[in-house]
Amino acid sequence: MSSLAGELSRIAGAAFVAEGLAEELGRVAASDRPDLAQFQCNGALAAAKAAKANPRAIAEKIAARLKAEPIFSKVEIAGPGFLNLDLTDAALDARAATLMDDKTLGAPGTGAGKTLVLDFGGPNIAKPMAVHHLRSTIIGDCLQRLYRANGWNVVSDVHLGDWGLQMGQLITEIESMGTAPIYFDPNVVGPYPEESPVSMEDLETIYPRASAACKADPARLEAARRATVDLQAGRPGYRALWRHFVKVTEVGLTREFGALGVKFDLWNGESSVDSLIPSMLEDLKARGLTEVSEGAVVVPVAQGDDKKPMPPLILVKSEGGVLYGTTDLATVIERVRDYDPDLILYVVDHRQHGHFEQVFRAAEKANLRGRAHLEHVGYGTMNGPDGKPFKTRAGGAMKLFDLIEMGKAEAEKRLAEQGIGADYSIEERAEIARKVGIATIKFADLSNHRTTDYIFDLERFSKFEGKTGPYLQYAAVRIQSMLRKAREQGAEIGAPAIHSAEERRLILQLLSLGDLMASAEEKRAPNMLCEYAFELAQNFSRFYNEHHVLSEADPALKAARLGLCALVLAVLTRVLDLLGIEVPERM
RNA sequence: GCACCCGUAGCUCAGCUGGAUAGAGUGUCGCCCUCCGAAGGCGAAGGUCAUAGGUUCGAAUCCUAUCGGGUGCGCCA
Repeated sequence: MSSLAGELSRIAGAAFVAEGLAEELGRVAASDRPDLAQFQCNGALAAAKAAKANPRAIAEKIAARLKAEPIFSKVEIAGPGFLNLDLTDAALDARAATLMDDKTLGAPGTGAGKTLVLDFGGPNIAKPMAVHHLRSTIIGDCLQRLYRANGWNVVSDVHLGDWGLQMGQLITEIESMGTAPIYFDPNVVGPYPEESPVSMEDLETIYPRASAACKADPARLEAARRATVDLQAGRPGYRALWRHFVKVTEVGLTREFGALGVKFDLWNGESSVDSLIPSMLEDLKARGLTEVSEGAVVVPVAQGDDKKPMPPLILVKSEGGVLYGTTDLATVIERVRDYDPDLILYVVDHRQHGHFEQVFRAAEKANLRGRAHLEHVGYGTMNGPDGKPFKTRAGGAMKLFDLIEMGKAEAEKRLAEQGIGADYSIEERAEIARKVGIATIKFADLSNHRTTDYIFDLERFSKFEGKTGPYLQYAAVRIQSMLRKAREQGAEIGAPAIHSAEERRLILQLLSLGDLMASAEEKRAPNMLCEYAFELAQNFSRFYNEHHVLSEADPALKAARLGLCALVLAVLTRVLDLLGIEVPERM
């Protein structure tokens, strides 16, 4: 760890070791009480507890050693044995200057040499993306950006839902429509038409109808199950039709992911592992890991110490079809084979926790996961103002695309209210509205802790005041504007130097970015990035309110302040980028 | 029924590998623009951290029970 807190932890750790205590006790973190100190170390309390000794006595010994270190301007013992630490301004200035030259802005490098497979998005074929995909997409994309910034080799996979019962439902519905008989004629094995018999718009109406029909009529459901088995078994007409579904859907998905600025390395899906499934089943059976239960092939995953019933993972249904548990397990094999990852994260709705527990247990039991740690990164639901899952006014599921349009429209409204860009071109105004609208939605989503449900309130999220995406964009734009003016003046931009409490506070926060990125990674917690960005903007506003930069007469002081502004802008822009939020040139 | 998650300021939410006076946004009420974008800054008010016990020098954080809300529990994803 090359961060400032890491450096201090090493110094304090050495002091603990010199006293015959554990190095980990020297962990130094930003102080909970900034009014008392910049940093704190609580190791003496923990040490005293373990040794049943007097915490203050231990703290005294550690403090005596720390006082010999030139980096500290203050070493104090407070309360029962807290060590309060301040650094000299010279030490902070030196590190700020280093940070300015560091393209990574202090990124922790936690992922050096490590590979992450990140499974998120998970849209379904023939269905438009609904808002619950929004969370997976936005959270997953943020993690993708964060892990990359931290040095991980990241392989992201959209993992389409393209192989399950819905496919059979669509196929049977289209068969009953009678509009594309060639795909159902058993005497035809191809070639089939290049042109899809259905458009995305068609599918959007066909799927709900098919789904409802299967719900209402057991015979229809049975037919859909059979069609699914036939599709998975390779029936040519079904495969051809299915390929049209996939192709047509991907066009729409590309549009929506593009609008959100989200990219995937792999456009794989459940179907991608189709060819791996027979050998996997054979292997598991040969090793005695499967059994037949009620006509289905399953892997028992219950353990003796389970506190709840743990059903087996079903690999093959009684009528012969496979489920997403089957494809998920095969996908583990594929990912281990192709990437040998250290970590596989699944960014999926927390309601599927039980499913992943089954899959992970099966992967463990069958020794399929290589060295990868498998983890379900769950998230809560996005709710409407009534606290129930977000719906349209008509009561249907809200589509992601419509939500994005709403965000953009709201941004346009707000921008017009503020009289922003009245003299800009229509194109630039639209571009600003796009960036602001996306920022509104993303920041609102990411700033909530991912595991809890949250209430989507566009009115509140789109405000330019308070903890919102647009506010942060504005803060960045304002600094850009100032630096532009400085350039026009030909002013010099130097290294930051502390001359005031506001500057000190700002520099301390800038120097903590690396630790923040490491914590956010460890907890898979985008909301920590949001919190940091907002605090940075606030700290900057305080500084900005107290110190005039462009009119500063002392050239050295002016250069240092401009340098600080430039560094704040760089860090703020970086954090927003990690959140997937773009900053307009002006607004 | 069993299991998991959650109950923190009027509202929306952080904080939860135990640590000092529980934070932020919003809303309410005061101040602060002849100056870099006030979309801002400063300050005040607002809390028995659901309730009751327990562990601990120390609990919003860990344990137990209760109440309230959400979710899941074999051939959907």
